[in-house]
Amino acid sequence: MIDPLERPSSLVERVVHKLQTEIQSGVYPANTRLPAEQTLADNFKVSRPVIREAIARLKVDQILVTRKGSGAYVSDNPVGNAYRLADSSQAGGRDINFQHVFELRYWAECAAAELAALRRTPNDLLAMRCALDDMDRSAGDFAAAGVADLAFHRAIAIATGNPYFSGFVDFLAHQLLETRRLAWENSAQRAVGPSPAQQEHRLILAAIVAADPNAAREAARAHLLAASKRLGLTLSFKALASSIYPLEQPAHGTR
Amino acid sequence: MIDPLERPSSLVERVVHKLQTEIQSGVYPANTRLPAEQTLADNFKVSRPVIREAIARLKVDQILVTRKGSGAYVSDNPVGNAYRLADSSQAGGRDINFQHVFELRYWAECAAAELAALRRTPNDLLAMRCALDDMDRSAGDFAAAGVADLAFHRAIAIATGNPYFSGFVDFLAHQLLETRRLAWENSAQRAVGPSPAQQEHRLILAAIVAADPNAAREAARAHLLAASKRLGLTLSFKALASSIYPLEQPAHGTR
DNA sequence: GGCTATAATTTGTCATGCAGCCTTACAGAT
DNA sequence: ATCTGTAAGGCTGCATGACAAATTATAGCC
Repeated sequence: MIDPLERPSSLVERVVHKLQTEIQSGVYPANTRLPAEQTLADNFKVSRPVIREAIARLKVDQILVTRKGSGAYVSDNPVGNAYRLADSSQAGGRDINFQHVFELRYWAECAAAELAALRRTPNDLLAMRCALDDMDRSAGDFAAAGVADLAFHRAIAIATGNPYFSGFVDFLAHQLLETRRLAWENSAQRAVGPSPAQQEHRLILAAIVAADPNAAREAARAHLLAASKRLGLTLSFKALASSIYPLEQPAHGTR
Repeated sequence: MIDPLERPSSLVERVVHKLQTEIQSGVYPANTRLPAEQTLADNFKVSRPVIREAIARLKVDQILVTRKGSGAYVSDNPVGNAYRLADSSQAGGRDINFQHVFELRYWAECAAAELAALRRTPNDLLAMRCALDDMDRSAGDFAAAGVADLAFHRAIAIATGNPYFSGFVDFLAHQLLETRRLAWENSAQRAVGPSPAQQEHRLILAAIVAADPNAAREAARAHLLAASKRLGLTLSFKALASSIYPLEQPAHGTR
């Protein structure tokens, strides 16, 4: 699974990296034209297809935009069009910090549960119930259970009525699944009998059915904290969790 | 600003779209090899460079991974490596829903403020104060004020200690700035004298200095709701805002 | 001066070739 | 019979060259 061999980065990757740094360092300011492909090819001592592919990669994230017959222009959006956890185009592409990503997912899922409790439609509730039933049915089949788990969380995210929200939650879930597939499956295997996650799931669903955003958030919070423990994470949520709702009136007008 | 001309999508875009749909529809399952570039070129009746560039685009998001001498393989992660608001490679590339994105940012910034109150370092506080001072100094210069505003929010995000969190907040802020630059500037121009946003900023900073996560969240919430009104958004936050802290004990054990 | 037509520049696409790497199959050795 | 080393073929990465299409600059004309 792990490739211990540090492969020499390809020509295209090196050109992409160099162009990116030159753009960010202000060599090519926003809304200016890049040199022609042939010129760049001569400067970098590579062929034009290499330059073309490098520019094509930058175009995907809209860091560059090209117009036929005119040239390649630097977008005025420095961060580009895409959000990534690990920049794969980067040399080395440092592996992602699982705990930090899980923390992000923690916030996203809590907020999604809260929003879902406010906006869920009957169809959304149906989808959640179906996912939970599927999870019950697939006891023993860890792969199927994982799919059902994903479907449940996705149903909640969709119930927010905000496609960007659901897309982001889905994105994070898949990224976590990808990077720690083994740990995930192990945690599922360790859970025999009626999964403890299932009970937590039903609490979330009940809160969403009741249209109680506060309870939904709390249930999602409990579920994700428990899940993090099952995954063997030592999250610094303890201080956080104890201070989310310190049961004191939020100071609205005070300064 | 708007191009009413529905331009014929380039060859590469069409190939990318077709490959994506074929991958998602299961024609090429995960972890299987794609046909050789020459074969694909013959099938699509295009040249090999077009196929190469299409594959290169899919490689950016790690939907495909290629091994020299072996071929292009479908990744087992269907959603890929990147989160996007609008899929620019998609035909048409429907424009993004500003309100929905702002809602996502609303949640992210509130969570960031809460986390920042828990983890901020003296350096983080210094950065926030510098940004606010810059904003004070640049009264009248709307561009500079916008930069300072971004810097303040970024400082909060960095203070979370979670690089993914700060990256995401930054990403959303830039996306919103990009799609509604005009509206943003208008709202800044409308605000004469001591900006109302600045007072809201100082409330957030005070809460973070006091290490009070609850107050920080509330201050961020108030700021973003006010900002949305300044931008002329009719967000459905009203129901949300009134129910975040309904002042009732969250029903923990109930079902 | 303003408008038009032409020329130069640049990207998009195509075709071809070769080197390096990977896979597979086969022959030989144990 | 199984294992090992080698050779052949296939594939991608990269290079070269060329042409079409679109834009931009330029020169000329009214």
